[in-house]
Amino acid sequence: MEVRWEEAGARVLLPAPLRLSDTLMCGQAFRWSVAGEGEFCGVVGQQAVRLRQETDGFFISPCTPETFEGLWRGYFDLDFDYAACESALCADEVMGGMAAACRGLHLLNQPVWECLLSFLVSANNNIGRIRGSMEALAKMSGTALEGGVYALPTPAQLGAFSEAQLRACGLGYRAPYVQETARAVADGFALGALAELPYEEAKRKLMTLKGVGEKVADCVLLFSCGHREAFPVDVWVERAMRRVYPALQGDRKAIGAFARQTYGSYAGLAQQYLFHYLRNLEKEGQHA
DNA sequence: CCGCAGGCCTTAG
DNA sequence: CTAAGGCCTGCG
Repeated sequence: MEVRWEEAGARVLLPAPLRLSDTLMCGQAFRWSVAGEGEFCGVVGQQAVRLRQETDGFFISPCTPETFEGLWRGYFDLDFDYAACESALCADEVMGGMAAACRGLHLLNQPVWECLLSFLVSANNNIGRIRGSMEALAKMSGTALEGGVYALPTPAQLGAFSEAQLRACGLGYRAPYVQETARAVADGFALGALAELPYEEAKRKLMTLKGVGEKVADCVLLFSCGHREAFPVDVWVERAMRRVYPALQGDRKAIGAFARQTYGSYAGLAQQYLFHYLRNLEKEGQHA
């Protein structure tokens, strides 16, 4: 990897492709939007940035060496060996093809609070509404950034809002979950420690929060705590797994256990590939 | 009008 | 412990 510093930002050159569109729009983060052909804008933490897809990497602006090292390098998972992952998954007849088809799709390592908030809101919800709620929450927090966008509320800010205010952001019956969990985090629930705990322990701890079940916990562990063996099983992944492993028995919990056993620390990426494959690539194939 | 959308919580058996 | 219901709300 090589970073070339320019006036407006940074040009990041990568040994293997990073497909921004698949990575940003596949439902692991909800604050990115398309800003033109191969261009995206979004907010992560206190940073509002634009990205441009390039054949050998991407361009990001604004970006300083400090924010690159402190945030973006990890966020875009730039140090992970995706080639090694692909060859490992090739040992499995089903996953090998999917990994190759999804080449360039990266996991994002997101700030843990905004990831938790996103997936609390995501429960039994659709992407359009999730995005709308996140924007409304950010606006309500009032922390303005460059370009007329807003940072998400902190746990303390969010916990101070009334349930009615939260419902006005479209949270529906999730409003009390969000409020209660925000207050727990503001009161010292150690989100940052989850990355240091073993996967099972971190998951149990997360699930003590209101509104956090198995699926939401696995999303948080995978997308912001570096627990790559987490395998969130939603309706789509369940559907995909049953299709590609017709002999697979049991409920969602059993499917998750099977995936961790089969793919090990690559389970989380396998889940991304399954999800993306079923929702996007297969559709494209049908249209062709 | 009805069922679902990237589930979770509560209650009943 | 497992299995149903109910739940905000917009869209097909």
